[in-house]
Amino acid sequence: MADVKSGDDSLLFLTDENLRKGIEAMFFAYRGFTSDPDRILQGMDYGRAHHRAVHFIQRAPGTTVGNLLDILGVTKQSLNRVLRSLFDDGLVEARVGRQDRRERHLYLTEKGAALERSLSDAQRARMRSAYRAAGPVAVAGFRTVLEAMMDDTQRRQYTALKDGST
Amino acid sequence: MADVKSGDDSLLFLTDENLRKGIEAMFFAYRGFTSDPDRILQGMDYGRAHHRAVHFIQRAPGTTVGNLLDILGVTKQSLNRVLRSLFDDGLVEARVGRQDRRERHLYLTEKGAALERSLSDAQRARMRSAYRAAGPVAVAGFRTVLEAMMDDTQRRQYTALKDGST
DNA sequence: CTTGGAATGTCAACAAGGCTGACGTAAATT
DNA sequence: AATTTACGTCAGCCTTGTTGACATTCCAAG
Repeated sequence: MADVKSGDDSLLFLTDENLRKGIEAMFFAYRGFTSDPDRILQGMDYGRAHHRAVHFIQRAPGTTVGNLLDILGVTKQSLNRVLRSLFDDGLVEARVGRQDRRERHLYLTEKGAALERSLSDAQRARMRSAYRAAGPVAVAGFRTVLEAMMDDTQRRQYTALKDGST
Repeated sequence: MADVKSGDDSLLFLTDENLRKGIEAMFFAYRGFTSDPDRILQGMDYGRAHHRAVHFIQRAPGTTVGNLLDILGVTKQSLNRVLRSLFDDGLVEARVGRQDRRERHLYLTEKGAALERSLSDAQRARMRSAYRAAGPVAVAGFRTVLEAMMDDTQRRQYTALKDGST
């Protein structure tokens, strides 16, 4: 890692100043990233945690509670509180596993799918506009850097999702 | 800007599937992004909110409370709780403004700078490794897309910081 | 067939870090 | 002199995370 001397060209993008800019860009961009769904959810009884749950259930219908726990990286108590309200309001339903009847497979109801769509549409609209403004080459770089920023565990989950439903 | 019909090539990167991957990449990458400082802070009496405050005070020494409120996008009550503990522990000091004596200008003490450095080092290390793995072209794209994802207000703040101390 | 462990649900208690509303003070501005 | 600005603070609330403990159901291995 300390091979700054291996060549002085093209390593200028690794200066502390550039890294700091990247850090701040992540901070501000993430705020934008979450702002539209947050705005939609405020006023309803839901928050960002519900958005995440609904997103990943949509993404991988039939996923189990345990799998969702791994992806979201929270405790079961925390997730359960969220899931319970989604059950109660008829946005998500859980079906007992056929093979392993301890497992609960999670699915969005029509109502749940509708909410997910509205959140997803808003978030994708911002993403689309950013992508369009930046162009395909920039987008490829964006994804490459993000992937390199993940922990191994997270990257495995990301890749599994990415490939899973392509 | 809605010129989807203007050509069918090279717009494939705007598919919903690609947008969804970008969204999930943001989610997982942000977790990695915050994980190292979070790990360092846990156990101390501090959290992510303290990290943010200390970061931007380091970035713009002498900044006012009001300015910090704008950047962080939280209420003064929320920020005040954080700042008070930083004052009490001698990590940050506030000096009354010379021109406008209502303003408090914020500075890190030696101790505060030391904490900031340890957090910043950890976060930059991850960033540097991601940057190096991705290469300069990808990094440029990364920054371009992130900037395009921000709200106008946030982008102005980001740009002001970016240019301010270059 | 029994038993250990896995997958899930749930109760209770707590902490961090957001929020609103209300009020106070000092200083600048009009 | 009156108003506005910058900041601090008290009180209370919400969301979302945490730990710990315990119950249930059920697969799988001995």
